[in-house]
Amino acid sequence: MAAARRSPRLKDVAEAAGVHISTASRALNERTAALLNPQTLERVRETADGLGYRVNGMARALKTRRSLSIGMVVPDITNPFFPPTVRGAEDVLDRAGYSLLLSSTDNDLGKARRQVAAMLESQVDGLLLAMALRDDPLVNELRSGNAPLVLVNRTIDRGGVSAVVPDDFHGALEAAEHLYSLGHRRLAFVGGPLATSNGARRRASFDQTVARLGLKEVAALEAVAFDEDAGYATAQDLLTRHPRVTGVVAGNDLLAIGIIAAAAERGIACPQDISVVGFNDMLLAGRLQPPLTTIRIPQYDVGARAAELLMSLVDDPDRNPETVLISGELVIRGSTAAPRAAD
Amino acid sequence: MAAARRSPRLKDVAEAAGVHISTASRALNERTAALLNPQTLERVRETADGLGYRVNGMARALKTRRSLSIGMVVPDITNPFFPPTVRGAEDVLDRAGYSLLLSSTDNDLGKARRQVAAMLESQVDGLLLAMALRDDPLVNELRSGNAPLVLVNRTIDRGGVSAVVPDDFHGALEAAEHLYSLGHRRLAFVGGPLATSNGARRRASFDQTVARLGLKEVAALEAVAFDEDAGYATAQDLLTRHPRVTGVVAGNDLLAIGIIAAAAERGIACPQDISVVGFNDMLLAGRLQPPLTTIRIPQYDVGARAAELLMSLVDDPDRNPETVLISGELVIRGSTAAPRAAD
DNA sequence: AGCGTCGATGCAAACGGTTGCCGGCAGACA
DNA sequence: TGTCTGCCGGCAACCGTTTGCATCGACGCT
Repeated sequence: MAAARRSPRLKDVAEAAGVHISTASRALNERTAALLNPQTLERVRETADGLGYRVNGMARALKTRRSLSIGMVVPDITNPFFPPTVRGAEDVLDRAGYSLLLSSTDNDLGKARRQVAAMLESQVDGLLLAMALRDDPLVNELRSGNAPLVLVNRTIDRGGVSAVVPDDFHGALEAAEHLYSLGHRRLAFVGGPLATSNGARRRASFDQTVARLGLKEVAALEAVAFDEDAGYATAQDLLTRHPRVTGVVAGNDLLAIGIIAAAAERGIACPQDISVVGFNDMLLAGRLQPPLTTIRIPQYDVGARAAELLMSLVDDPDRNPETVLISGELVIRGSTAAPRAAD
Repeated sequence: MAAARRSPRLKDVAEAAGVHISTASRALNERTAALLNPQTLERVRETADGLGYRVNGMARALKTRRSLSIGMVVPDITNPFFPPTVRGAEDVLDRAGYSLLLSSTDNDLGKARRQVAAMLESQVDGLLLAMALRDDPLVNELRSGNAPLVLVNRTIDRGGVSAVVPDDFHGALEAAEHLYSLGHRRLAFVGGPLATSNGARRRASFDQTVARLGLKEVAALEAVAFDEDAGYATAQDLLTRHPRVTGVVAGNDLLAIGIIAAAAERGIACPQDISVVGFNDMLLAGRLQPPLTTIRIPQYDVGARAAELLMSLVDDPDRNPETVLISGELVIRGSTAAPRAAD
């Protein structure tokens, strides 16, 4: 039983093929292979295959200063918004020959800082951050650093850094107008934390839209997080203080679910008694009870575009920051309906 | 405007602190710090902080042969089963100081092979594979390699490699018995690919259970994948060939959703006309229409245990392979009910 | 005073590649 | 046959750390 010997190094390949180590290096490198005599090339490649040679990426990275890996940090991969986004990023990175280092921060700054530090230590060639606050200390530290950076899904208020985010403004506008056009006049907004760009922007858009429509009875609340529990808790508050509300636009789908649950618990049925529109159109949103009317954001594309942007930043670090808005569209399903006639 | 200079190296810190580079190295390393004079130690650490020094992980890894990263490959991070599993792994790895390299293979062997090769090149210290077939060429290649390996969620038939998988057998048994105890006598099984351990094991368990219960009218079909579309397609087939079936155990929750959709399309309502039990209890399973009765597998734990196992394998590569079964429990919700009285 | 001990630090050789530069050799040409 | 031209491939430095070993000064002891 041959003990699992240490894997062969370039030197071993070179010796076996009877060439100098530098020649072996060139043979195994797409870009430099052309410099070699075709026969030598072939010979080296064959012996490399025979030996099961595999380049040591760390050694290569050390020399070339390119790790071919990028780091992505999300609040929580378990939140249904992120898997498609991660997948989009993964796919374009993969095509570009890069690997993805992933981590979840739970919106904990300390944790995020540690994880990003670890990624930087492992010499990632760039960073995809999906956890930014509007005024984010970590992002501020990083923007002056030398790793290319692109923000995903959320951005910061002061620009100067590349980002790929949904068109929050237009989305929330469509949501509110949809409710209005169904006949709702007493609307509420239950959004995510105002400290995030999409919390704030969707809120601003809602406010502006209801003002434009001339609605008087409106309420706007801020949930502590973009999740079901926060939606539930905030809706309790809403329904107590504004029991006459008939339509609510939620900061995202998870909030919408929590809102619907809180309403149901009080005997307020969706969509009969209250209409709710979500945001994102996460996976399975159409299979829920009730199927969610929502603003569909192409989550995969968000990740993919962000990765593309990052790749171009890696190639040209002096490229100007750019923020791309991914637009969404209203998807009408079962969680919205006209208000009761009596209303 | 100071151009972003290259980040400081250990040498820079050493010079700034007036010590030799090796002393600086020892100062910055927990394990060797005790060797130094406390004052020197302090001085070095302060100058390192001042310079914003950050160790170059690649150089360190090259020397120490430990990258402190592990690779995880899943079929598709977009499949709701995986995010919690990935998260579980991530959390324990993070605590152990490791980073996670993630990739999705779409059950494509070539792609998986390339991705694993990339991970191995980047010198991961271990591999978490969640895409194994019962007889998997890639796993076979890898088991003889020198990277510790643990299979997640699915395992191979011939043992010899560590794995953390759900207790498929017990789960499917409980599902079938639940339907039986509700009064169903004409059961069907719509499972995932038999080439996977959980496809095959759940199927075997179903077969054995219905035999034990003495049921005659049973059917068992194999879907081409563990997803909604496959469930839908397979259910079409099932409902055509076995229209009298009243209860079906599905290979997982996504298949269950597809089955319910196919039934609904034919006017067969769940749970009134047909009962369906899923597997996994994925996120939001309880919020679907109808809320899914399912076998709950603690997906987070699967990933966490797998990561723990891998860590112990990294520490002691000669440790014996071990497979741990994570047990599930039946969660009764709205997709199952007694068959119609007339039945 | 000489010597052994010991704590603190310096020295230099790796780790496994990449790459600018240079030299050698073959073929062409006169 | 001597020189020039190119193509191939060797040489060696370097990427940034870690670490076994050597060194060195101080100190205690006889």
